[in-house]
This record gives sequence, C-alpha cells and structure tokens, in this order.
Amino acid sequence: MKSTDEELMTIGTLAKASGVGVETVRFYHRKGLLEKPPRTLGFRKYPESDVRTIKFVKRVQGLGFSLKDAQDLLDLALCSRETRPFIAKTCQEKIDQIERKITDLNKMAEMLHQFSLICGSEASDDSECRLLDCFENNWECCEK
Amino acid sequence: MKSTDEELMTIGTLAKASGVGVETVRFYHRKGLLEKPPRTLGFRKYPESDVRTIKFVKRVQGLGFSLKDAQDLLDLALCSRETRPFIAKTCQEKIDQIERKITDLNKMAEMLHQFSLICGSEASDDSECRLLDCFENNWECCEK
DNA sequence: CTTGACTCTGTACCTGGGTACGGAGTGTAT
DNA sequence: ATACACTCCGTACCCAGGTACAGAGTCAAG
Repeated sequence: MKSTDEELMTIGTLAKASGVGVETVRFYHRKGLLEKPPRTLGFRKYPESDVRTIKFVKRVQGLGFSLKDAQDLLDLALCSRETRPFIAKTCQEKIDQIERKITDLNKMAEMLHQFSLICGSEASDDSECRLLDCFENNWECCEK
Repeated sequence: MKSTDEELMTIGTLAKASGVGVETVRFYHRKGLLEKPPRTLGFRKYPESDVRTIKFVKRVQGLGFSLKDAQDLLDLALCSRETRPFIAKTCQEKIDQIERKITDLNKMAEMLHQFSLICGSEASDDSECRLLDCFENNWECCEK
C-alpha cells in the first residue's frame, strides 16, 4: 500500500511522534486545532507537519496559554495585503501579554530569592516569617 | 456588636475586598487555602490578612501556577532550624521553574516580533507564511 | 416584629483539557 | 483465513477551578 500516501501517517504514529495520546489527537481534531486530514478508507492520514503543529501547541500551552491562544497563533497564517494589519495587531497583543507575564515572573523569582536568602539561611533567627509578608511588604522579608 | 471582633469581617466583605466571589472564598476554604476562621454564632469571621492571602493566590495563579503551587508558597511559613533546608529547596525549585518559563516566554515574544516585522509589514510580499514555520526554522521566518 | 440582606451547609452544575470505553470495521503477519 | 493490532465514532467519565442553587438560620433597620 505505497502510493501517494507514503509520508502520511496514521493517528497512532502521529500521536507517538508528537508525544501525546491518540485520544488527544482526536480531541484536537474536534477542537479544530488540526485541520481535517485526508482519509483512506475511513482512516485519517496525517502529514508530517502535524507533528510540528502538536508540538507547537504543547509548547504554547506549557507557557500558560490556552488552546484557544494556541489556535490564534496557528491561525496567523497568510501574509496578504488584507491580513497584514491584523497580523501586526494580534502579534502585538500577544507580545504585551507575554511581557506582562515576564515582569510578574521576574518579581516572583526575586521575591523567592530574597525570601530564601533571608529565611532559608543558617544565619536567620527562628522568627516566624511568611512569604506572603514579603509579597506585601515590598519584598522586605523578615527584616526590621 | 463591637467586642473582640472589630477588625474581623464576614465572608461577603472579605470577598468584595479581595475581588472574588463569596463562593470562591468558600471554595478556597474547602481546599485549605484559607485557614479555618473563628466563628461567631456559626458565621465565619475573617481577619484582614485573608484579603492579602486571596490576592496573593490570585496573583500566583495569574502567573500560570495552580492552586496547589499557591498553597506550597503559602506554606513556606516558619523559619526554624528544621524547616530552613526545606525552604531553600522549595524556593529554588520554584525559581528554576519560573526561569524556564521566562526563557521560553522571551523566545516566544522574539518569535512574534520577528514574525510581525517580516510578515506584518507593508514591504513583505504575499507569500504564505506561518508562525509555525518560524517556530521550527529557528525563528528564521518567511525568509530565504 | 417583620422584611430584606446576608450567612450557613450541601449538592449540583459548568468550562477547559483531556482520558477511557464499547462495539464495529480494517490491515497485516503467519 | 484467522489472530491481533490498530482505527473508527460516540458517549461517558475525570480533574481543576470554580459557580449556582435550595432550604434554613441570623441580623439590623424601620
């Protein structure tokens, strides 16, 4: 059975190659994250590129975005005169969102660092101290 | 009714002050994110500090962490000789986690930036181009 | 002392993101 | 040609993180 569909893989192969379960592929299918693949006798035959798609989705998702966000990004497809302004806008929105997240994550990491230095060190006394206090007191954790 | 519980508030007041719904407070209660408040005649009376706790949880959650993670952070409470090594370890784990996230978010933002520059500009031609390709081709988006 | 706003407990329901299952068809190795 | 793996579809279930009742009690103002 090698004709036009060498290169095309079954759902199980795709799932394994992209590190998810078969059911997850079908789920993404239903959610429209993967476009409808051609079929041979009822069996879906996926192109190689769908491996990339799934990995991309997983990556984006791992950064705290939803499947909807992942889809938005996947949909940034065509560079035509009509779509260009829309593309730029969408990108900028996501970039802003990402930058806010980075700012907050940096604060968070700094807070944890300070907290660890002050409360996790041998030198500190046994006074009770909560991370929460650092958070509120402008990161001036456990100090007088 | 002003006795020892001035300063203490009802669930509705707490909810409003921390920007969540009453049901959410009760939910956090069930999940152990808020410690059991004293009661007067069956009614929960929350201290001011629970407002901070809820805001903290919401903040942490907004950064893509789970309620479980938020709880872990809230539990970093006591600085005693026994708990110190544990605190340092927990902090370091979270910091590592955060830094990985930041690295990925930066890549993501850079990718979007490049994509926007190249495919979102007036100068670009009408060739089809997907963000996905940038992602895979080491961010060399739409270029020969 | 009634009325309306608020609280209590418990249970049921909702969305997002999957995971599992049953019964039937297919494909391939021996 | 039969066994076994794989696929199909639909439906049901799972967990996290809430959200929404229902029915009863409480509290504060008028």
